[in-house]
Amino acid sequence: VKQEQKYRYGSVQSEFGAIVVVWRCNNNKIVRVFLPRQKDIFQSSAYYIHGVDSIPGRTAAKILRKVERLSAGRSVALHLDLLDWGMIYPFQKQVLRLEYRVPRGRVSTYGRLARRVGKSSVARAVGNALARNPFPLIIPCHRAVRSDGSLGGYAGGVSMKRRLLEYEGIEFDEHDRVIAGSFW
DNA sequence: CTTACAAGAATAT
DNA sequence: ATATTCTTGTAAG
Repeated sequence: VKQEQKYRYGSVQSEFGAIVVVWRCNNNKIVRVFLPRQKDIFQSSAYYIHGVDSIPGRTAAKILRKVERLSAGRSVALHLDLLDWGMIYPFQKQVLRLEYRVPRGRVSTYGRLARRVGKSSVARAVGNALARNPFPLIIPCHRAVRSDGSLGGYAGGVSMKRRLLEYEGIEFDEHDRVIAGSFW
């Protein structure tokens, strides 16, 4: 589906399992982040067959270190310029960049994000865009929940989503819903 | 409070 | 062109 491209990947260990970060060699930007739950996808993605294991460069090591801290729910600044937006459609890009602005320790809802993007009726499309977020953790799509505060889905598994939010200080009621007041 | 469902935009096949 | 989706608001049980 694409011309010959070379990729590299590095991985870090987290409490959830191994997280893989894939770079494109020619611009050295991040193409994808695979959460532990997505391991099978990573292994079966012929798209990345060139990503034979390699020793990351110095900057790569730095990024891996940051991703590791993100997986522990800590506060980390990662510039969006490090990401490769080339293959991402405008709408999804819009949603992802908006999601990036959701502050640590707060959550938004698919509906609220939809309103900020334009129409209030695109909540489901927002969920769709976040579901295929190529940069989980870096783009904090775990900070998007349903309008009633329930968790919704997560590519890395709902338990991981909840854990990440707990690390950020989000509190839940007895029915696993984010308590009102922390919405962005 | 708990289903049930249409509406709805974007993307995957 | 059709199926699918990390939804939402409303309506009925």
